Amino acid sequence: MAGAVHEVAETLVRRTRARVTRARVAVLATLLAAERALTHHEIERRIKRNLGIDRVTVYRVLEWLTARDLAHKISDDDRVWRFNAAKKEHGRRHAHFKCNSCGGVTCLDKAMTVRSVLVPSGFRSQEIELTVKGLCAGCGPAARRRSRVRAQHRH
Amino acid sequence: MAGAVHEVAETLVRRTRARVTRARVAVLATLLAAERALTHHEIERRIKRNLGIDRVTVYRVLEWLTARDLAHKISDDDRVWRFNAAKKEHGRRHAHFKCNSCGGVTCLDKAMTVRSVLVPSGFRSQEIELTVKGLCAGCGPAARRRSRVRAQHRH
DNA sequence: CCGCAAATTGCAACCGAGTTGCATCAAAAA
DNA sequence: TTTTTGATGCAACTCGGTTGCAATTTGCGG
Ligand SMILES: [Mn+2]
Ligand SMILES: [Mn+2]
Ligand SMILES: [Zn+2]
Ligand SMILES: [Zn+2]
Repeated sequence: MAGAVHEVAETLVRRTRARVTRARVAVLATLLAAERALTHHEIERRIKRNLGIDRVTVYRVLEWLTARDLAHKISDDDRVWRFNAAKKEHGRRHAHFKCNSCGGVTCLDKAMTVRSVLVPSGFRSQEIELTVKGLCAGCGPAARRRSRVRAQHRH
Repeated sequence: MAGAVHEVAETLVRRTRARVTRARVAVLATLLAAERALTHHEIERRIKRNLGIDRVTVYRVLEWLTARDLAHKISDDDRVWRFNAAKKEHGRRHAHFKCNSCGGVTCLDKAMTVRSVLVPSGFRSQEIELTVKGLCAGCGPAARRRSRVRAQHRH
């Protein structure tokens, strides 16, 4: 599990022909192991447990991974960047989901179908960014029902 | 012109039954007069020419206007909020256009037509946020052609 | 017009995410 | 192993935005 992602990460970094450093491998492995997009803080916390990598280095590694398309960064209105390992299943242009309750951000694999967003005359549209907001599986009504039942069982 | 927006702004603020202050009227008037969404800095610059209102006050007024739906704020991946007077022509949910060249943000009045963005099972979609990126009228190829001609004329 | 209470403002200090300069360190080429 | 070159650690910094609190305004009654 953890070891496997680590090796995958190392291979991916090595493939870029650039230097294979602990920091790069560790950050990429963390992203690969994550189910959702991670903030800088989440990444740092998960890494610092083992190695003592400086936060500036984490920032620089994230920037590097993004430039090499090994990761992509997602902007968010809470003014915090979130990062995701670039997996093949989500194509170049994909939408994102942001949970209104826990704040978690998830990539939506399926290509988004946006029909004709008309821009004013003279404007030229180049790309479309789309974010769906709502409740994730962990925060939705089903999950709340589950946790209510759990509470009843406890007594 | 400038005087007219000012009076409109004053009326709008008075309608809320809250206190009508110089700062509130000035900020709202600035937003009403603007053709595009303005950053805090742009607003402050345009106001400071006349009155000497503190930047913190501008922040608080913007927050207040937003809460009263007299303005709405737009998040942007440059980590800067932009504000727009809430005009009736752009409905409650509308898309935004961000120019990749000058960074300007414009509200897109027309309702956006997004068909079926499918979210993972267990997820519940509540709202959709859409940003079109590209070149605005002032930065597009037509505008560049115009400015090239202007340069030729100059010699 | 005057006095009062409550809301608003100005100021200074603060916050947190991200960046920069520079000396030191380590990957990999030689 | 030595050398070269790029990566890292650390401290200081930037910048948009926020907070606490005392001083000022606003709107209201009288
Ligand atoms: Mn994504
Ligand atoms: Mn808008
Ligand atoms: Zn959630
Ligand atoms: Zn432009």
